[in-house]
Amino acid sequence: MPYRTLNRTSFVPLYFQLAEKLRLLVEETLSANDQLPSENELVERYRVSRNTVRQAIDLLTKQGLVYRMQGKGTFVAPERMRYSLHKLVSFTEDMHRRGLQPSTNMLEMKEEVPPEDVANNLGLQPGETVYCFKRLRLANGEPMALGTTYIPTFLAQGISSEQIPSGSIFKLIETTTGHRIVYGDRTLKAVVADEAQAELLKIPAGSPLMRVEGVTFLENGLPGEYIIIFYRGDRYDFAYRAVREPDSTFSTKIVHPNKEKS
Amino acid sequence: MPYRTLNRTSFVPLYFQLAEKLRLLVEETLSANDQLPSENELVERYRVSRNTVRQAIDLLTKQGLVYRMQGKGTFVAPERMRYSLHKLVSFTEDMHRRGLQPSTNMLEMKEEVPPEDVANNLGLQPGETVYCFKRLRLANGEPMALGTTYIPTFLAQGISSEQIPSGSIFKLIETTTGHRIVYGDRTLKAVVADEAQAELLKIPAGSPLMRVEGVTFLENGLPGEYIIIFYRGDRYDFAYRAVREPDSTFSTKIVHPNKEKS
DNA sequence: GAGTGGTCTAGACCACCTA
DNA sequence: AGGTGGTCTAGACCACTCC
Repeated sequence: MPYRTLNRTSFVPLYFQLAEKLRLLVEETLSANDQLPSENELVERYRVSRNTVRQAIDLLTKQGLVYRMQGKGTFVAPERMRYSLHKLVSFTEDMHRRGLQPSTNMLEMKEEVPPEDVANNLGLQPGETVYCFKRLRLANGEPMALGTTYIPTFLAQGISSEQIPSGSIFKLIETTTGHRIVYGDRTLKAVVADEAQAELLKIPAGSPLMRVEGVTFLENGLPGEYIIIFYRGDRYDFAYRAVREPDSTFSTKIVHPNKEKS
Repeated sequence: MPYRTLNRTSFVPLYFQLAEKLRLLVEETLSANDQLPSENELVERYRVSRNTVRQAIDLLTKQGLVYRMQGKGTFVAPERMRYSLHKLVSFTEDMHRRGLQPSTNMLEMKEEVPPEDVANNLGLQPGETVYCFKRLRLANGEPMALGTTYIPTFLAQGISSEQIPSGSIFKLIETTTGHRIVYGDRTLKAVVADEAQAELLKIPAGSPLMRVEGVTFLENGLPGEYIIIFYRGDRYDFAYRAVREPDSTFSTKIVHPNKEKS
């Protein structure tokens, strides 16, 4: 594909292709607070409409890679702003982000009637079954976390032991149900490793662990999975950005909603 | 303003007005997973372009109030899906939320040239000083956390030992600087208590602790405080809601980016 | 005044879902 | 086949910022 052209026969939308080109531009040739080409410039360069350019930049804005200032331009967001909000990511994605090579040992996989608290969290009727996986997760070949995942059986028909370690569980659930996974409620707690956990994670008993527990939901509100993961405290931290007031681009302008133009 | 009309002379953009009307519709007359009027229907009702309708629904989607399904329609998201990002709260506010009565023992208070990492996090020039507080925080009279707070001296002129234990440090910084506190970056890590921490918190050495560290920022982008807090692992957990990447709409479609239409 | 992003219009074709 | 949301075009006027 030549420079400054987009593939108009691809299934990939133009705005998404353009966003990827801009991402490359930002990551390879620009630094924090540098200005991006203006929207009109991009319209001419790539021969797309301004709405399409704005769709592309909207995407990068939502991802925190760039920010816009009216009347001034679009700029590269500082590094520390990029991965700051709570994002629902898989272990695999998380490790890649930290620059580590993830892998998985499946310890146990079964179909069962779950414990009561698990059934409650998944909103199951008495007697409904779940798939249960216990997995040791590794980073660069070193034990990193010990996780148990429960998925309602009816959400993952035709699952096999081959699919799970390799592919994404999220994707499996999404294609089976036709609903996207949109968020997960999580609870973090500091605990210490017992003998069994210590042995599997190859750390001394009594070492600190970060216990992560929670339910992942689909867009129709149905619970998709319940997880409990123990991360090694010496190798794992959790970073987030807490905000005082959720900001919506516009919220400051409606302080006087009765103000009129004429 | 009559039913089904928007105020075209207002400073408030049409898409925002429409979003508010749809929000009312959803909250007052619809329930979970009910279908909203179609985009074309809204175009006719409110006499705006389809792009404007989509801008309005985009906003509500970002806020988690509704979700879209291609080919089917736009639907009301279940109550528990209306996610808001985690809010930045002080220890005092946090304990009140949990239904506990907070109190504080000031262990140490001094003005000093801070360690290098603290100075870096606060963006201080060499030689600039900070106020440093070490405090034992209690809930219902029981030790709960052990915290150290660093505040640039120039942000908290005229501070006194009386002000700190009683009131909120956030409020103090806000009134002194005239800038609101808008967000804080935090990092959580599981650790175990050493002898000194154990004694102060009245727990056994080796007990789990949640270490919370981070910088709090003002609306002008300046760092306002740097904190390190150790919470008792047996009494403290951290709950949050993780949202999936905003580009997930499309991400599943680019598994085979080389696939062409013809 | 010139350039930027913010909002808006009135069309169009497409992919997807339901029937 | 008809309705839905997903993408795209080619214009337009506005508010804001900088010179």
